[in-house]
Amino acid sequence: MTSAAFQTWQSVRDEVLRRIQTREWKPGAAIPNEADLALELGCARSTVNRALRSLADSGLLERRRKAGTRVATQPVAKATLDIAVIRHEVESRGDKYGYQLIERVLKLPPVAVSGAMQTAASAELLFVSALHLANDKPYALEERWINTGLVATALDETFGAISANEWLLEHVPYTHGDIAFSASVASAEVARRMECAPQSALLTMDRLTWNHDASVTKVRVYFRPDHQLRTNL
Amino acid sequence: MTSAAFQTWQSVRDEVLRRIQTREWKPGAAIPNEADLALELGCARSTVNRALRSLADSGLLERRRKAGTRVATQPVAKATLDIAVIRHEVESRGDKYGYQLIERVLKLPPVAVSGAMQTAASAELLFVSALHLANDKPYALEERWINTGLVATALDETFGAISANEWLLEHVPYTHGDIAFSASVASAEVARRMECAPQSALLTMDRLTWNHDASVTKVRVYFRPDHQLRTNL
DNA sequence: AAGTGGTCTAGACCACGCG
DNA sequence: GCGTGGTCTAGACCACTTA
Repeated sequence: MTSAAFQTWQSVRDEVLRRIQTREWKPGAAIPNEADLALELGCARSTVNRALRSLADSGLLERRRKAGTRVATQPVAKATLDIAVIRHEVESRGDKYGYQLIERVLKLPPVAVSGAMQTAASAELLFVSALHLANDKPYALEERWINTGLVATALDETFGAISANEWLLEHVPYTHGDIAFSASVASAEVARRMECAPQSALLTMDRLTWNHDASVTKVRVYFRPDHQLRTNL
Repeated sequence: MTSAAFQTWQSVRDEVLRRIQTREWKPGAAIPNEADLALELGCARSTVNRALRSLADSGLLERRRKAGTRVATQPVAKATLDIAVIRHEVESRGDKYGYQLIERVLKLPPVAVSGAMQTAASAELLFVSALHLANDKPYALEERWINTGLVATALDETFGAISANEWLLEHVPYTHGDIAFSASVASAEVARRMECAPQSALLTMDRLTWNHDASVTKVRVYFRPDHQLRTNL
């Protein structure tokens, strides 16, 4: 019988984690309910609840009312990616950040874009393309469409000094968004901008941002060839 | 003055979210402390705490003792990726899963591998390469090294029917791991296995898994050309 | 020194979902 | 029906950090 010494939810979490990792509690097996665990560990049930909830959030436990709590058999790893403003991403590596506007034009988008953004096919959108630099070398190329129907004030902005990314974050609220990462082959144009070999494989991020039912912006970012997206378990 | 009707932490969270999104509370501005908010919303402080903690976890608020709580200016988006067992990934799309062992051999790893896994350069490791299929078409190619110093029982396993991924999850505990995503160009060999054009850009996952200080396994997974890693904000 | 968030407690009620 | 997790409450003490 274990007793006392488990007065914080973190220590309870660690103890449960230990029992899972040592296979004292095996994958798929049920563990004691919250009340019993609290009694055994000598703390309040809410402390146990907080600990178990934290482990369930990270996918190591499966909890269901009445059915109880079980050790996950095939833990779906929850890898959390921090998607920061690119300037911060560069600066946090200790590199010097640079920014170059390539193009800024109001024009009719391809139907794939107006479709995804659910804007009228006849509506012009603001297209902004820009290069992000790390230590004066290309770091990422961004191609962005802005829904001027929703963000009319963007028309007054040149985006010559501040990236559209940061300007939007500061001035336009959003409620949700989708992100997709993929690999794409550098076109001649992209390779020229990124100063890499044509046909290079580039990690690519597509991001679509919404404010309730209206799209705010759609952006595609090509990262330089060696770029990695890192996280841990 | 708002009163009552905020009896759940989710409703408090939504109300705070609303005030942030409507810019009633602007980026960078301080918001009331927990006690005051609880009073205004007519609930207990712990309910407010739970709500604000949840928003801080997702990066929308910044909290510091004594300094109080502020609306984040450049919210670092926390995108959570679910890294599931590949079989589940395929099946959850409604596709038929298939598995083919390509190679299974005990051999000396390249120094890059023994270095990353921190095994002796002279130590042989178990190399397993296998193909995951969706509807009989190549979905992902996996190249894996297993630290047989730690997982000796892997030597008894053929991996002919069950993927090393699932076998390891079931039989070998791990404490933590690193994941990196990148884009890579398909070599002739990889392209042949994946039945795609050589020089295709493939989304690639590198994963290194540890049990305390000892490495368990290192795996590289090449996904088929159109593969996307999706999540939302 | 003092204000703020972080947490614990004991007790309570409730919603869900097995059996 | 009823056991389990999910949550709320009121009060308390503490840790951290800034003023």
